[in-house]
Amino acid sequence: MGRQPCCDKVGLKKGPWTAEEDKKLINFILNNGQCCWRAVPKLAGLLRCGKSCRLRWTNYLRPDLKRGLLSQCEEKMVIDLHAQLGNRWSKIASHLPGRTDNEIKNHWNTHIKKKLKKMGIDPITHKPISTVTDEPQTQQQPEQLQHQKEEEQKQQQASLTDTVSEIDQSKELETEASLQSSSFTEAKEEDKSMTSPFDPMELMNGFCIDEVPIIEPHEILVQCAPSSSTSTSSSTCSNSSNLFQDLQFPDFEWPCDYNNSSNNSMGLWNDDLSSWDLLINDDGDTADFQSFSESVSKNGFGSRILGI
DNA sequence: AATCATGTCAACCGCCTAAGG
DNA sequence: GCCTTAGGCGGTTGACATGAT
Repeated sequence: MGRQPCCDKVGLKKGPWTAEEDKKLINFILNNGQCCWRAVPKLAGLLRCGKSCRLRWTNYLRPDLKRGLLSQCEEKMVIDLHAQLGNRWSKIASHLPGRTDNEIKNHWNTHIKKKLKKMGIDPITHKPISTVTDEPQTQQQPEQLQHQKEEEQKQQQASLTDTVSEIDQSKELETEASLQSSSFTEAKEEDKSMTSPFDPMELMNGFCIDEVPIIEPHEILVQCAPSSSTSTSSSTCSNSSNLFQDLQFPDFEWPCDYNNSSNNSMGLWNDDLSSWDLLINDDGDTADFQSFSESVSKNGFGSRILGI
C-alpha cells in the first residue's frame, strides 16, 4: 500500500501554468487569502492539485518576490548559509527576503556549485577540494598566505554583516547575525586546521570580478519613482504598498518594508503596478493578462528588470 | 540555416513533520 | 499513543532557451 496521493490526480492538469490559470489563482488568493490549499483548486476553478497551486503562488506569483539574478551579496550569503545549514533551502531562503527556496536551490545548482568547483572548493563541504586528497601539500602553505587569507575573511565578514543588516533588520536577524558571526568564526577555525593551495585572492576576485555578473543591486532592482511620478509603466513603492494594504487580504502578511518609503528595493511588484491593475480588474482582457503573465514567467522579469 | 550540446529553471514527485481527531 | 491529513521541503526531471559547430 503506497501513500495516498495528496489529491485526486485524475483529470488534473500538469505542466506549465497558463496566464488564465495564474489569473484565477491570483484572484482567488487576493480575494480569499491563503488557506487550505487542498480546497483552492476547486474554489478557484482550477484543474490543479493544491500542492501545485501553493507552489505556483509561493514561488512565482507572490507579490513580495524579488526577481532577477542574485546579487553578489545575496550569493555570498547563500554560500555562507549553505556552509552552515547544508541543503536546507527553505532555511536559507528565509534569510533572503524576496527569494524562494526553489530559486536559491536552482541558483546553487546552476551557478554557485560550478563557481565553487572552479575555485577548487567542494560545494558540499565548502573546503578546498585539493586538501581532501593532498594533505601534505597543504602543510607547505606559507604562513604569509595564511595570514592574508584571514584578512580576506575578516573583510568578507564585515561585508556580509553590512549586507545582512541592509537586507533584513528584523529581530530574527539578530539571531542570524550571531549565526553569521559564528559561521565565520567556524570558517576561520576550519582554516586554521586546514590550509589550502588555492589563492584566496583568486577566490575573492572570482566572486567580485570574473565569475559573478557585475550587477549591483541598484541595477537589478527598480528604483522607486518619486511619489509624484507621472510614469504610466511604473509606480512608486508607496503606491503599491497602499494598494496591497487597501486590499486587506486575509491571512496575508505584507512585509513591513513595503511601508518603508526608504526601501526602494521591492523589486517586481512595485515596478509595474499596471500589472496589478490587470489582475485585480476582472474586466481586463486576456491579452493584457497574457502579457503580464508572460512577464511573470520564465526570464520575463529578470530580463525586464535588467533592461535586456 | 540546420543540428547538436549545454544551460537554465519551472514544476513535479515523494518523503517528512506537525496538527488534529 | 495511533492514525489521518495537509503543508512543507529537498531532489529530480524535462521543456525550453541559448550557444557552438
